[in-house]
Amino acid sequence: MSKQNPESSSPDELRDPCDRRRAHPFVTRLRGYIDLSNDDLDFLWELIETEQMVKKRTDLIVDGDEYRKLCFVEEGFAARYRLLRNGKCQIVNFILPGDIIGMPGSFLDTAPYSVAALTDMKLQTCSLNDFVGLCYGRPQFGLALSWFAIQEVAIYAEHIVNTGRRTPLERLAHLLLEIYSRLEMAGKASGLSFTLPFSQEVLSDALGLSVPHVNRTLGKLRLEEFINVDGRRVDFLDVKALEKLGQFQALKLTPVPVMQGNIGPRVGALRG
Amino acid sequence: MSKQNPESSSPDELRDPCDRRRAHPFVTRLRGYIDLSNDDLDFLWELIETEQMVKKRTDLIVDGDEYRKLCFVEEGFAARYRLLRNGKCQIVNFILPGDIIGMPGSFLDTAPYSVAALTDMKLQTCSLNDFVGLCYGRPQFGLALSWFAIQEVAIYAEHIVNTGRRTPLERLAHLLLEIYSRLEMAGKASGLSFTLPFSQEVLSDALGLSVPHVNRTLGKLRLEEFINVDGRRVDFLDVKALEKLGQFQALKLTPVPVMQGNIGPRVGALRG
DNA sequence: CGAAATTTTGATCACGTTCAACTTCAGTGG
DNA sequence: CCACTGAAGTTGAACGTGATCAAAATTTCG
Repeated sequence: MSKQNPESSSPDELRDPCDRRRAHPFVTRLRGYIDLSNDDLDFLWELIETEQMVKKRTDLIVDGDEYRKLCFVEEGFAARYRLLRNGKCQIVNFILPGDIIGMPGSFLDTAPYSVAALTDMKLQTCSLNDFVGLCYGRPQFGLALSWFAIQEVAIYAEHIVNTGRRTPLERLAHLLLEIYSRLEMAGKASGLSFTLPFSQEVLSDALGLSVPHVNRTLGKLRLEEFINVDGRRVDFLDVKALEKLGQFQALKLTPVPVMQGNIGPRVGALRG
Repeated sequence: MSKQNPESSSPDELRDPCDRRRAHPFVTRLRGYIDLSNDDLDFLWELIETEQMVKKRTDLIVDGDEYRKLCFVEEGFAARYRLLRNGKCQIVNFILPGDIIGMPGSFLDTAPYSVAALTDMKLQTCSLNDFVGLCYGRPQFGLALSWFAIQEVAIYAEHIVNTGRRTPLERLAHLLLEIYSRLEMAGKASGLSFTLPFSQEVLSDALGLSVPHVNRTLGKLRLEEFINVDGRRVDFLDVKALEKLGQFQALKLTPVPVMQGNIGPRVGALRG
């Protein structure tokens, strides 16, 4: 805790608001699969209605809410979860820098999951309506949204495999690798270590295990020298072995196809 | 098996190819949340490169393939699954009429899941490239794709809750309701009964349970008169109770916002 | 009709839960 | 500076659920 975080590029270096925007993890992510001009980005940023700092433990969405916003995470962790009748809790996904809060909640009549901040966070919010307006005017954003959503699908699918058929050891290995890999994609991790800024209880609710068992499993991962844990910092000692154990494969999205010329030939009559 | 299926509208009634196209379950689904003109639909159908009948047990996608198509299901069931190292199998989602095979596989460098036909199927296929072209020309399709993908996210999320924290009885109840509800959305089910055209082994791989346990659980659901099972036909005897047991809530997508006038006002300069 | 797949039932066992106690640590106030 | 507090991490013992293995019954299909 005393040493600085190597993964979070210190915000002071980016005083120019344009630079900061272009280094936003959400933008970093989108640019991984679609080419967005600075002009495009300006239009995107024009939609932002509020920029806010939010304290740890804040409820951002409550299961049952009607919510119609897209909220881009610049910094911090959150969890999307469902509280069951019997008091149990299942975390469906961790929300990291570059993710969108309000996905899928804003697209349904009523949000099916709650979202809570696990750490202090920094967020930019726009209305779903405005974003859709942008998609009509600049179709690349509709495609970007599709690609983004499909990445979510792939991540969620992996969680199903995790909770459905993987052993606790494999599950944990997979989850740690997934989080690291996603942080990396958003430009928020490097080296082979990162910070898990939450308790083992949270981990257990993500993995569908009990807290003691997560603890023991984490112990085994340490004992067998796959990882090192120091406070809330995790180091990968043998990534290859860990990836094999967790059957982990990093997600690689194909780029959104670029249409040469104006618009694809088969589409023809664009407007009336 | 001797009686006719009430849910599948007999294809003979729709001889006119235009009518048949407009009654395609994929179209039915899209029209649930976005307004598509017949003109739009014509453009969509122009993209279709092949229409095929496929036999039960066919492998449609194999984990690791490079696949770049969108394949719309008109009839039949398939399963998207992952085979694990130890021989276990997790079905991540059932693919029903109105679904897209190639989601998420076509959007990744390499398909992360296999897809196999569980029954004979009828499919229409277009290339991802062409579809993206259509999205550039008619942004409503990009939005439709986003909405579609987000519906997948919501379905997958529910599967995570299922395998992570629900008891086997709750899981099974939830899955049955989900399948019924999705068939209904595609216009392929009504009344309170439907056909599950696959074995209990398939069910077990979807639920993350063993075959004997699925069998016993199914027995309990029958014994306690939640459902009736006759061959592969399932009847809901008490939907309310079943929904409470499985904590099931039907998905309701919000309609894609309609932009009044030409294009949303804030977007301004449409073409540089 | 025979072969294979599927469903059903039973017995045993292991894994992970549950519950409980104890430790460690960070933060806070005396 | 130390005592107190509460949260989080750790460990242990007992229990129960669902897996596993095996076999029988039933259905499906060639």
